[in-house]
Amino acid sequence: MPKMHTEAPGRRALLEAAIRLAANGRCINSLGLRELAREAGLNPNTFYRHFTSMEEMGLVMIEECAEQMHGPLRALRQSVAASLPLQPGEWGPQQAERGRQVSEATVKMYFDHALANQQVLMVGLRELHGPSPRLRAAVQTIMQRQSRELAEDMASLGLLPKELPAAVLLSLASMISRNLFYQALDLIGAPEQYPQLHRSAVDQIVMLCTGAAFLQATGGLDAPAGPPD
Amino acid sequence: MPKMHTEAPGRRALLEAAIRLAANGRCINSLGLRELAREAGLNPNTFYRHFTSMEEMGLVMIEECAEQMHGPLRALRQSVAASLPLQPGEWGPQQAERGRQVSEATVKMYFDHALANQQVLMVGLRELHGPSPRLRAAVQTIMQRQSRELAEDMASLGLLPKELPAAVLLSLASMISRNLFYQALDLIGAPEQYPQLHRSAVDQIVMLCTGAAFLQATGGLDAPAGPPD
DNA sequence: TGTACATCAGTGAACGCGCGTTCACTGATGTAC
DNA sequence: TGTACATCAGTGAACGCGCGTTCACTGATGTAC
Repeated sequence: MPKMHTEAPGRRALLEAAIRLAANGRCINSLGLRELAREAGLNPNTFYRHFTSMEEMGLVMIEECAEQMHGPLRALRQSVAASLPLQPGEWGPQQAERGRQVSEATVKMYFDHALANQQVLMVGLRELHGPSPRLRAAVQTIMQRQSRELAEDMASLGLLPKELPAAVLLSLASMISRNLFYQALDLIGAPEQYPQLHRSAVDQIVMLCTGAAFLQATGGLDAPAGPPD
Repeated sequence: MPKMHTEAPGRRALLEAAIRLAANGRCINSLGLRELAREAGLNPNTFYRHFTSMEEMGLVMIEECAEQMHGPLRALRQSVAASLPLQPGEWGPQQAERGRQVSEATVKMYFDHALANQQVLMVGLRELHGPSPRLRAAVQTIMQRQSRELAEDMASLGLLPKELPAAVLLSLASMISRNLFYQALDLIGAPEQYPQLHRSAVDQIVMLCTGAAFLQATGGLDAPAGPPD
């Protein structure tokens, strides 16, 4: 039985130690190599066996975190879609009500997932605005993918009028996904406020979608005079 | 002519050096004392003449930044209000159109101010999610005040139905001010996208307000069954 | 008005320490013949 | 199947360096009498 490609335990230990430290308010490249090795229970030198720099390790870490967040979220979102199937017809009050149900389920799912993966979320946040351009770009790419997929889901679930311009849909989706992210962080900071935060997040989503649908219907989205250039 | 209370130049130099360093992607308590003194062109020792720790200096810095952002923003917002005076009557289409105008002016003002005070904004961002609880709390307090004042302005400008519950108004205002903040950061990262970002920010605000007004009018805000507790 | 003293911002040298990095080594696992 | 060799994860000692902090000092400004 060949041992094919098992990961070195030291490497895992280092990555996990890094998550532990980064989750407690540190950004990755402010971690000390010796500090990290101490946390992992390894010789400082072992780091060099697996990574050439903190930044390289950060990229690996972000990649792993993204994987860890992305799969489950997408799966859960599809299960929400399955439990609340699309009804045919024009956008109208019953679609709006269904939108609220979808929002409630999605926000709940997102919040629960965030509570169960606090450390990963914190790391993402830290690096999203951290000092390393490469890590920042990596996290931004992940969040953009998140927004794009949310936009696709919102479209395919029929939560908005079909005539809504794609650009507006994407702007909507990125606002929603950004807000979900930051409200999930609020939640992590104050878990006892789960009901209020959930309610407020759902309200916001419903307002955004309702407003978009209303403006679309009344032509309010094309109102302002063309851009100066 | 007594010399009353002129600030020591070294103290100023340190604070300004700290802003310069922090704006470039560093969070305050990851700054080195010697590094800071070097940037300020001073002896490392001078730090101790004015501050007892980095965190203490961070608090002073945040206090100053808040002052620097807050006054001008409030003044500008009032000038917007003055140039677009309140019209009497129920909330309706003409209020909505006026809402868009106010949003456009406010977003423009906010974005311009952000571009002119990039460093201050970056420092705020960094500490808002940084490792020091005291600095985090300080920035959070400032942002809450910002949200509260925005809510007051939105109410007194009549941008929303008067019947809208205060809690919803505040939730709306905090979502808007948070989004303005983060979109201003996007803008700093990509100033050439000013028109798109401006457009998208205004759309989002208009959608939120329209949705809130619509849901208020149709009773959609009280819909979901009462909270379990 | 002059003199003596206190306060205060800033300097420069020195300390001990933890850091990142390098080097030479070990022992286990995989591979060639 | 056995033997020799290569690879690789991990160790431990040692290096030079920049760090935070302390101490004793300077010179300017403010204050008491």
